Amino acid sequence: MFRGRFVHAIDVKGRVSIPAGFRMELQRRSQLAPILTIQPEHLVLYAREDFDAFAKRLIDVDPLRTEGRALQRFLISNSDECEPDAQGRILIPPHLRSHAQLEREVVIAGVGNSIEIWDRRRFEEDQARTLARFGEISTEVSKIGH
Amino acid sequence: MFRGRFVHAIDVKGRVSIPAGFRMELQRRSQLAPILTIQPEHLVLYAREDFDAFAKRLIDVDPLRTEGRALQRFLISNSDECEPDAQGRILIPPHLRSHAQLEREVVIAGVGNSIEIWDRRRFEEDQARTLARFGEISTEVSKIGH
DNA sequence: GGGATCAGTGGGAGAAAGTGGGAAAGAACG
DNA sequence: CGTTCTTTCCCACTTTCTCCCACTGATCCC
Repeated sequence: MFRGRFVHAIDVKGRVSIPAGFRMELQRRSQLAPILTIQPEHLVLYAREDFDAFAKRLIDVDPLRTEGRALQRFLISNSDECEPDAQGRILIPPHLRSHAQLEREVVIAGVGNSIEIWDRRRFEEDQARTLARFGEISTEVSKIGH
Repeated sequence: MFRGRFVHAIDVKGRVSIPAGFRMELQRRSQLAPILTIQPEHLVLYAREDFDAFAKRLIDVDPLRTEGRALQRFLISNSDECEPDAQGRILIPPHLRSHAQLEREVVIAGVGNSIEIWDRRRFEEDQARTLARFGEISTEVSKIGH
């Protein structure tokens, strides 16, 4: 399980160090390269099997259905294998980098089965928003869970 | 599986480089030449067997139903074999090129079992549209899966 | 407290991928 | 049958990317 939160720098080549602990957990979960994918405001890193479980339903969508196809295109074309290099860094493709507005300081957050990658400013804004609506959100979530 | 997204240039002769990774995956999937076909706004490149599987569904449609015939005619007659040359480029036939409005910058997007080829501007418009409806579409699709 | 090890960051050299142009082969036309 | 236009194949250049090495700071251990 991924837990905790780190602030790292992204360099001019678009590389970010993945915290050593996360790297080990990724490797434990899958031999294959992790998958970096997209969300509306940030990026998400999955171990291969975890991503496949998530993506499988998506692939099975009928290609003749336009909406499903659009979602496939969005999620799959905006994802990439990213094996950490010898220094433990992954390379963020330019289009993903600009989408998530990663400038210099990047937050790497362990969120259970996945690792989220945020621009620092955006992350803090999100935290503040969540905090403000905490009560509201958590009652909402408790309904779903039970 | 094809994934990720690239921006390449189309030259005056109508040639586009297929990313090296995609080329390898195409070859892995089939010895035969890939098939380039058409969609309302873009082009799609399939490994031979994948195209056949896709086309079979269309052919099996009752030939007396006019809509089915029209779809068959549109998709199958507007398709072509295109073997990459020694440099890894495919040649886009003029009518397909103009249909997809491929000018200079072309997006090549891996979408699971197929590769999509878009004019850059159009692709980005599509992405923006999908992003705007992201929540809506993804709940819709999650229903399909279950 | 000092040395050693590990994590994160930066930069440079070699290799690979993408791009453009030209020559040879083939087809169409007069 | 020859000429011209088109298409295909091949060569060469440039740029990008990937891999490798080196540095800094922090932590752990002796």
